[in-house]
Amino acid sequence: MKILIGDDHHVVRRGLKMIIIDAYPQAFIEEASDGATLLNKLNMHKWDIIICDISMPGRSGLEIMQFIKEQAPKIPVLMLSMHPAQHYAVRALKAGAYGYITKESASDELINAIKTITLGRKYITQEIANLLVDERVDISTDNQLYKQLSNREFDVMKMIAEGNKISDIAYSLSLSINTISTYRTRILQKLKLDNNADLTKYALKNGII
Amino acid sequence: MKILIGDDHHVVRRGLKMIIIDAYPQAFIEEASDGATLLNKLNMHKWDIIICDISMPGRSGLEIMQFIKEQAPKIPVLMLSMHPAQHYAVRALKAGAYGYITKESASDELINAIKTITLGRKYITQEIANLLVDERVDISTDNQLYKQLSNREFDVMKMIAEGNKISDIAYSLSLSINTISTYRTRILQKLKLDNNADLTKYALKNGII
DNA sequence: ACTAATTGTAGTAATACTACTACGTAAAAA
DNA sequence: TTTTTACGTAGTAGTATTACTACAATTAGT
Repeated sequence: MKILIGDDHHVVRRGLKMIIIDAYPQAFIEEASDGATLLNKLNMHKWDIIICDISMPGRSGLEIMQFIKEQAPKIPVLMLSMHPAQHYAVRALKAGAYGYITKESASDELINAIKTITLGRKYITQEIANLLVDERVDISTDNQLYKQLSNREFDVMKMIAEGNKISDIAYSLSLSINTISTYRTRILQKLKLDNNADLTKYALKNGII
Repeated sequence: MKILIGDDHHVVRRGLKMIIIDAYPQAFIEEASDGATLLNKLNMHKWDIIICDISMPGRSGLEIMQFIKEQAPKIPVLMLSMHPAQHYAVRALKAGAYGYITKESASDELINAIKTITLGRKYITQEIANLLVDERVDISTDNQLYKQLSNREFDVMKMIAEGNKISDIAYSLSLSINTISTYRTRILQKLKLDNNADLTKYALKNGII
């Protein structure tokens, strides 16, 4: 069993390694502490699985996913995250990951995921399965979700992201507060975000504000 | 050597344990996956050191620090953090921690810190030493206004910036909604900002979230 | 051309948030 | 050692936001 681990936290790499070795005593494990290193090591061996943190410095786990998909489409990737499932899980799976677990997960779950994935199946927890069902409308994989917004929605999105109050936006567009609120709901839905802070981050990240 | 580890991530605990056991084969190590558990185990043994994540669910690392200081003032605490030194380090040390290292740190550094601390000295990296010096000289240059926030305010600021609802924050800290709202007002005032979106931008810009 | 989905728009009722005010305690300044 | 300022904490009452629901007008899909 050949496993490549990518995580910027030494302690985490160490923990993963130990858990894996307990289950697969003769596993060959290689580590990478950042995206570039990981990508470099991609073709070094025939990895059975890559276990990769979703948020590494430099490029994001999703970008790395993409890259792996291009360079070595056959190697399955198990995404690890600090964040409670939600938000990222769906993205990760859409981007082609074979599984998504959080760092809170117990050893058992990790090993389970590895087993499942190396058998060629995807490892989906119940929780994530539900998320997938909920959001099953599968839209373009890239992060330009905002292109789906209507013009009105886009304008409102910008205003909210900048910190304008719903009521002020309503006033300045001569619309009902409820209308703006509805837009907001739809925007959040389309962008798969949860709250205004996310909206601000999103807009900042995508150069919208 | 008796060591108590507090971290909500199983993998991290595992990693820490392994690193420590390599260096101290007969160390007695106990784990806690959240603040309450850690506090419970506080008087279970005469710990030589407590290694504790700064951001555990429920109460923050700083609160835990405080509590430990009250219950068992003699046990030194080494704070672990995901975040690059800057923001928390000074706070943690001020709150009485004996050292502060990030999870990126190599094994060596961890062991070093443990050695230094169990000898009764504080473990201060060069980087943090510099911060401490800076602190004194330069109490509030504009974009470090956040240093004027109290610990409570800082925690709340982060939570708001991340998009948590006031009411949820209140609930998770077991405080009144009004209290959190007051904090928010003071935070905004101190940072000279106008609304939550600004807060998110500010926190992002200053690497706080 | 017909149907299904999307968009623009609000009302209502339930929640959430904010401004202001207040007060004890701890810390710092005089 | 007073006095002042900062901090932690809430109550009240007024505002703002949200979740739902609804419906007509487009637009897109077939």
